[in-house]
Amino acid sequence: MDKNERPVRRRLKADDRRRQIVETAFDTIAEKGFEGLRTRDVAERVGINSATLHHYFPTKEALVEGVAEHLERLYARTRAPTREDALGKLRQEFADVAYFRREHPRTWTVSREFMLRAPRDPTVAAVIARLNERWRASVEQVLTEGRDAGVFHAMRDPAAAAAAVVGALWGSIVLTEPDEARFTAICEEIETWLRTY
Amino acid sequence: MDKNERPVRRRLKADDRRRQIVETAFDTIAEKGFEGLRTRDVAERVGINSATLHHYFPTKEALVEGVAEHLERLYARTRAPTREDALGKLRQEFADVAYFRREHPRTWTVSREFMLRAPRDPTVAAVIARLNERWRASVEQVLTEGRDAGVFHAMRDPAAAAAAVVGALWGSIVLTEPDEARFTAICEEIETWLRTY
Amino acid sequence: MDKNERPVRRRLKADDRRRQIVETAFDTIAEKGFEGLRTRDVAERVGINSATLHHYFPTKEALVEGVAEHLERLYARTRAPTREDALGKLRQEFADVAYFRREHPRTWTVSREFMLRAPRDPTVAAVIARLNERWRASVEQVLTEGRDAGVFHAMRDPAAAAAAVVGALWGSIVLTEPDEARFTAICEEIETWLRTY
Amino acid sequence: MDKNERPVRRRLKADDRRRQIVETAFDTIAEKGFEGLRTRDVAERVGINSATLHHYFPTKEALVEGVAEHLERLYARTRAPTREDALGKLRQEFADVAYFRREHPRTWTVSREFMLRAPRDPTVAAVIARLNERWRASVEQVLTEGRDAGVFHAMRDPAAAAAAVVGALWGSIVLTEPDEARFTAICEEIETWLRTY
DNA sequence: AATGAATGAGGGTTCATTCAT
DNA sequence: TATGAATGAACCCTCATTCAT
Repeated sequence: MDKNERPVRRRLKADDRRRQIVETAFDTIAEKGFEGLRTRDVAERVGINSATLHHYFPTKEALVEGVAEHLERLYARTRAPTREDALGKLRQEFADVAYFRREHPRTWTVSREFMLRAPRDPTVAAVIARLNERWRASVEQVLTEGRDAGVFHAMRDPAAAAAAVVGALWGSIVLTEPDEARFTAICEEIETWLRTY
Repeated sequence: MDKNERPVRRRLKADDRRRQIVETAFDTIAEKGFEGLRTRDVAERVGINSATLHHYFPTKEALVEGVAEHLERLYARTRAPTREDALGKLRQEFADVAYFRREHPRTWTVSREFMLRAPRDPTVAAVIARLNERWRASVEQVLTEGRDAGVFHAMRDPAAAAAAVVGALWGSIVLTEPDEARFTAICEEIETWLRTY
Repeated sequence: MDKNERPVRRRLKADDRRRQIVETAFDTIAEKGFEGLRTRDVAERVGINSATLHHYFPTKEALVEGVAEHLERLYARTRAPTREDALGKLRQEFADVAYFRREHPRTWTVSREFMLRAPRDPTVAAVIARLNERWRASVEQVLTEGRDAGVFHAMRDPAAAAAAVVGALWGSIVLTEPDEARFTAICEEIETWLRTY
Repeated sequence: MDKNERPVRRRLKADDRRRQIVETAFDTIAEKGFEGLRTRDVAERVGINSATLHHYFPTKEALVEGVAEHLERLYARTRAPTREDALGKLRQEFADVAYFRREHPRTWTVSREFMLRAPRDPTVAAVIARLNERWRASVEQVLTEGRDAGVFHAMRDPAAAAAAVVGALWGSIVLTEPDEARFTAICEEIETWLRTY
């Protein structure tokens, strides 16, 4: 009978459980921010006791670290090598950002939350710095390739130029939360600035 | 008469106290971030009881609102009209940012906190949106003026271009926390993109 | 009407409240030992919110310190100077212990609890050491006085002798929890050992 | 046959494991006191899962009981009968205590913890009472033997006298944690009190 | 205007213990 | 026999807020 049914304790393998917890924490941060992250809430959403959460992540900090690694993994999808020229690759960058912005808005939100926390959490700071540097370096490579091929203007300092491009993409999204059309317009302006005609 | 003056004096005193509280909260946010803002701490630093603080700001949210207004006021210094051309004005924009970053680091830090927190707090969001829009509009005006004068390239969408410029400044700073030299380099790249030679 | 009566918040002066909390903590330790000391329990017994307790004692450790001071005060009742001779004074010591054992059993219990905790709590260790040394010194003085007057045997090391006497009193009480008659018998044996006849 | 031997072997192994757990718990109490005893710590030090520990000792209380029995066993070494006279036997008692204090400090510390904890734990209380009574009785026998032989003074109540001696040893050690020299001095004072010259 | 006392609603963490495997 | 997963019940402490004075 219903009343006699004991609650079924689902026992997951450790890795699955860890992933499940991390993803739930990720979602919680996306929804309520870092300030709104409560271990109890996460446990409840997962459907486990909060002590069980501590079985997997001994401290809240460890959980945040787990989320940081998860975030890094989300961005680390290896991109298939393209035969495109530099302009094509630049557009691919823009398209990727647009895709993320549209399909994975929580990833942006969590990234922003991590940035807010970074100054006071070395682990988070390291992850953010790594993510950004990886992105910037890839843009820099596209820029120099395009410059060498003559499709992009010469630039004094490719590293700075790449930082400006990356900053423009990230900053405009976070600052103005633009819709698709506006974001496309911004990307087109940037392209115009870079290209030789 | 004495009796009529008193309330005025009192009112002024109260305003002073309010300002004092707001500035202390401002400093606290600069030092410990939003997460580290405690009404008790602020009260203690001001040298008053925390209940007294609540007498002036009934809720923490009201206090944050006060800080937001304070931040807006800090940026609202009317800029003396310049005889410079568009390029000069653009450089002035860059110089202003550099100046703030260098001379008013607390203002800078608090801005960063507010910007990243905006999505979770309508009041903050309003202030940040206002600041950003004002800035973007002013950049847009410079861009169009420069374009009309032939010192800047034509652009498809001046609004988007300005958003890209403002985003690049904000974004690159928040993402990479660059030093003075690097920030200058980034500004120079942007200038290069815009100018006709 | 009853239902409309708001719970009357008794507001005590700070010192009274502190004393009240300390005494309640003292009783709790006497009843349940150190391991059984819970700030919530103490608060509840006092009739205040546990946060209020933390208003007075920011940490549990501070509360224990308060109890330690209280214990020290309990023992520190100034004894009226006596015209008795050394034997009379020794008997007074015994009588005092007997009185305490009978009338203030909780004081013994708490003392024992503090002794158990002393190795792992410097503050407590200091209090216990102070109490014991004060007691031992007072016994030593009685012994030397009696020796000089010829009512007590000579002793090689008065300090050690006093330590033995104090130890015997304390140890026998704690070890065997004797009834009044047995404790009296023990005291009489000690007296016999010391006296010349 | 093989099949008949096996259970015996298993049984021995289980006993070994029990002993290993008990000894580890014993050490833990010696190092961190009763308050610092955690079943998980013990299990970890043994190198087993804490659930396995509970397989051998279903509750923490059972484990403490095991440690208590272990402690009793440690003291239960049959002492070789001596040809010494009463004074020699008394000195042997003192020497035994000094020996334990010096050579088996952990046993000493654990005894202390058990003694002070006894009032809160019936099992512990029983062990301590047994140990103490055995000791007291043996001292009593020495005292009466010495009295009958004329080396010790007469005493009103040999039981009380023995309790005073045992209490003095225990009490002085627990109260003042004396060094070797001081402890020797205390023993000498007691001897002086008892002896006829 | 100002304050000390008081509080409710958690928040992260701990720990002995249970259970399915 | 042995274990990793899971838990309930606390525990100490925090903090914005309220209230009587």
